[in-house]
Amino acid sequence: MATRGADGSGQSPADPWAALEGDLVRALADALAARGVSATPEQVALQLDWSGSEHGDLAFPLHRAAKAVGRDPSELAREIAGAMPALAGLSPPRPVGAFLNVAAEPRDLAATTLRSIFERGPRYGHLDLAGARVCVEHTSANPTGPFHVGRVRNGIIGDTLTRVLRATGAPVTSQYYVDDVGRQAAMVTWIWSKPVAEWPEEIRAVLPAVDDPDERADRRLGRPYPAVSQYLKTHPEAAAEVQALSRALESGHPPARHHELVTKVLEGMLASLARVGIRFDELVWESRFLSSGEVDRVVERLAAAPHAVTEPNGAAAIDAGDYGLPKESARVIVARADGTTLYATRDVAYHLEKFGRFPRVIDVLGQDHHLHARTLEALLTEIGETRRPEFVIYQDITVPDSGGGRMSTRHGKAVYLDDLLDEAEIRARAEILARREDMAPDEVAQVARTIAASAVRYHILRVAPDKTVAFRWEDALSFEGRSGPFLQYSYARASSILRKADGDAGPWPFDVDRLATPPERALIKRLSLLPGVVARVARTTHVHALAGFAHQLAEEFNRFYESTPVIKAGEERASRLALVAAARQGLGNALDLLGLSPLERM
RNA sequence: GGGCGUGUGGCUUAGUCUGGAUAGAGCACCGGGUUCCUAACCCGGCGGCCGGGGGUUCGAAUCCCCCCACGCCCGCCA
Repeated sequence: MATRGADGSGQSPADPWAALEGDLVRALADALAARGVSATPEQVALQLDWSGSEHGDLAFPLHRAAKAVGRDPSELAREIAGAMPALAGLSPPRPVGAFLNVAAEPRDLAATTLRSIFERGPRYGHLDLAGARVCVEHTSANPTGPFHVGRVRNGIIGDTLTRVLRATGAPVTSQYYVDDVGRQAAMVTWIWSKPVAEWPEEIRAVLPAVDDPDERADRRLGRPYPAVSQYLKTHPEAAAEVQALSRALESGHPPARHHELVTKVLEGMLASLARVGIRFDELVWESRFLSSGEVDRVVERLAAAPHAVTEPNGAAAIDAGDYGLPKESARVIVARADGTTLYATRDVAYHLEKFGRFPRVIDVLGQDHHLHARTLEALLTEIGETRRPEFVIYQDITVPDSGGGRMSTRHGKAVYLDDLLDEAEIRARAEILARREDMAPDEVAQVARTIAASAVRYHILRVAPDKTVAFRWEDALSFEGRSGPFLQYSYARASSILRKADGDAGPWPFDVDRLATPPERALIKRLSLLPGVVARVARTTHVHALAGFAHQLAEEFNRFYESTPVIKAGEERASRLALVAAARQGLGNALDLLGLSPLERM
């Protein structure tokens, strides 16, 4: 039963397992019902074990069902196995102990999976679900200077989540909320509004001996920021100037150079993020909510809220004691006595706008913003808003070499994204030159850049968001094992085979009977799971799971590669080439979803 | 003090939400593999009372309670 590759009927399922799972789950639910166990197909699906073992691809434990009807689980398993109808594409259920094991018919799975990949191409792994509009807000760092790695974790999680949600078919808008009116932005404008000669000595000391006007703006203009931050703590008159500047920004009267400065710094920061593939659909300027009057309306609504109070000095606040906030934070200040507002108040205005445009709103926040998230929720409740953002909270990146603690520019404990990438690039270049002496210099440079980006991005992406990451240079710069370059290497190997296959561009007709070795079947199985993983990651927002899956896929490909000749194969050649093409597509799609760049050669 | 999070082999970690059949990986270490499609790879080995104690359950890394350790947050900054 030879099965042709591309040019099929065009009706391949997005997920090769969808029909198999549906049939199995319904049959199991029926079989259970016939024996007095009521279970919906959904409940059965929830108990299905996808981990796979020597017994099969899917397992269903019967302990619970057996207990419900007071029977022996093994016996029930045997009985149901005997009573199940034959299901297309699946082996007959096999009882092992209290488990019912089912395997996909390998030839059918291969045919379905390869057809789906060839028909869908770059969209394999995408789901076509056409979900509701989603807004993913992430990064939103103050425009005060270059990104350190800790801050970039936000962007890497947010950008990957954006890609994955988009792959489910939902229209996704990514937003960077730019605070151009806060105290932090005011500090940058404050110092650069003065001629350098008039800067306080301790701030001027951080400038380089020779100013380089071509240096990227976030570095050049952001350089004095940590020193300014320190200086203001001990110089109240300077702090008062910044406070006055902050008021001017809020009232819509920024100094002449303010917007230019913020924009330049931000552009530099965005250029830095772009090095690891992070980009935004929209920049949302905080000042917009002030000038539009929306912040004023929020202040008015909060003044009329159930727990509105006025502080002794005239500040407007919300007594949030009922919201479970820590004692010291129970009073949420909405507006100072002089009428200026605070971050949380303005954030309410921003979120109201988001709710108006998007049915689903996701905020990616560092764990230090956890309390802010709860405050925001409290304020939304106070104005009678029932919609909520979904918060994706991630933990810090710490710097053990600097005595521990979270990465922070102000505390001088930061590893900058650019420095890390630069070092990664140097090392990548050395690796390339050591093995590809024929590669042209500009390709070497390009490939080194790409490898560096993938190493850094993957290194941060691979860890679960609620795990604190201790930054170590050697780990972040690894190109082996569980790393981005490993994924790219697998892709490059696949590309290399196809390139050398007589210049044959495919598509290769495949015969599933010629893809029967264990490494081939394992690779196909892994490829078939990509859509399901995308669906799960979109649901859980656990983007690190996709990173783990991509590594398994690459591992499976490498095992196949090492064990199975392709170009020199005999009658299996065309089928194996088809599998290589499919693996390359699957790997490439996984790389795209992770925000990593596939490489034809490296 | 209160809150949030974490604790799995020497190191980094998956699995924990939704309890299941011998807890998966990577690094390091030891031993193999390249006349052949890229060895940034593959194969094998070593190494785990899943922080501690109690409980629930046919079954606990996973659920509940207590304790310990570590990180972070608790500002009229953002």
